[in-house]
Amino acid sequence: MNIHSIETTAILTDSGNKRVHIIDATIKLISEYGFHGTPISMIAQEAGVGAGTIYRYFKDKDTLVLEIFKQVNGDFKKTLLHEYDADQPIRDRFLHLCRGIFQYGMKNPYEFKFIEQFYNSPYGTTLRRDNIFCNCGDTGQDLPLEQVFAAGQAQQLIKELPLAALIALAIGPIVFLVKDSIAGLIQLDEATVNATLAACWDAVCQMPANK
Amino acid sequence: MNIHSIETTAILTDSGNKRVHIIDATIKLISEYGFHGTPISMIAQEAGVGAGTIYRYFKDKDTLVLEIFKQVNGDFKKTLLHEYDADQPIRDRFLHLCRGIFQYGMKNPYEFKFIEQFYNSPYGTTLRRDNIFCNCGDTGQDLPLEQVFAAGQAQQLIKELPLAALIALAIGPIVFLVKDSIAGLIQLDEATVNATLAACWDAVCQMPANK
DNA sequence: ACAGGCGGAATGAACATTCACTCCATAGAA
DNA sequence: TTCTATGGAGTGAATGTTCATTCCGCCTGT
Repeated sequence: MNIHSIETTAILTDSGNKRVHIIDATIKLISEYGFHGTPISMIAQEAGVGAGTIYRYFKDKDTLVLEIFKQVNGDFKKTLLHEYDADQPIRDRFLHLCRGIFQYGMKNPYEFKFIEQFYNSPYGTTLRRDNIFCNCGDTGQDLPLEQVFAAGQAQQLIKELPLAALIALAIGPIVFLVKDSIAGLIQLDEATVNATLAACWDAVCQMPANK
Repeated sequence: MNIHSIETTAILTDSGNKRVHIIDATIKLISEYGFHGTPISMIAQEAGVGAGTIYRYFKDKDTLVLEIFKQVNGDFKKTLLHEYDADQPIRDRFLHLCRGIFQYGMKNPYEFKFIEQFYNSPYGTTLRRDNIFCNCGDTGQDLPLEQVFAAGQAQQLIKELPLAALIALAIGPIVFLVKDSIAGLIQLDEATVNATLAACWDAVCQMPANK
């Protein structure tokens, strides 16, 4: 019975893992080859399951990817808010969020590239457009970065630029750098990262005396 | 004979256009749907030619895309150097190049996204890695942005950051903004563009008194 | 014994590439 | 000038492959 219960647990665990394996494999492969570039058969092999098994967990390939996106994107946003303190000064909040994006990308390269891929796909673009024009987004608010910028502009700390431009100045370099780092094109030490994040602040900051 | 020569010219012209039509269609469709997302049949239809005709001009799909990339990427670099004056001050050169990238993207959205797609594909990543590790690139030097940064650092005008970080700070926001603009997510007026480019300078600039 | 999860062969659709054919401008014969 | 032969561009149906999805036995836990 002892052995038996262990076996049962192991099996249940493994059974529960099957879905996870499929998801992990999908994230990894799609982040590298894109949606149309990764066949179900490849996902099945990477996950160590039969192709048919995938359809026990997900209706079809589209659903698989969409569900994964929702989950990963949600986790990502949650991660960003970890230890985030809305009472800190603007600059600290800004750096905390930017660093969060960077660290998430470095720790979760597949998820990071997966999100990127999705946002740049026709589906992702449509989703973003809908979120902007009718603000009835299912996930609610967007990045708290918006709030930081709004508060910063009220204090005349942040440049008077459209929100989209500020976001581009803050996130653009980070995405760029993380992608190059993931691709193995560069190697970043912590000092460089800190200096680069500070430079992002310089970009959005109003005052010359910004340190 | 008059009529005859006109006909001949027209035919030659149209024949010459066929290759161009194929290339244009490929850029447009791949920029939107990606390599694996655009079948040859779709390219043929968009180009107004038979599917077989494409293979009269290009060996296969890979070759088609690779040749287009070389051409488009070359045109892009050439465009950047248009009216570029290496004797101008560092900041002016920096802004000229950044503005060039931005304007190219706005004028050639399909080409811009096509280049992006390519660089983010496994093939493009490999190509960039090879270009970095053995500097025997076929196209020779990279963006003159590198030279601007090197010269700027010598004058203590530019932050002491690795080249990759500086490039990310300069180009990241522009790529980000152009993509959003192409997707119709934002509308940019010239004042905003100028202010954003100036902000990119703030990011890479050493001195607080940067204007 | 049996219900249900599972793998992977089976299926039909979609794809990249090929090929046999059409069409037409030109060259040369009459 | 007119007729005909020729070659090469252009086509799209045919081919073989790969894909997403389905289906059917097997195997395992109960």
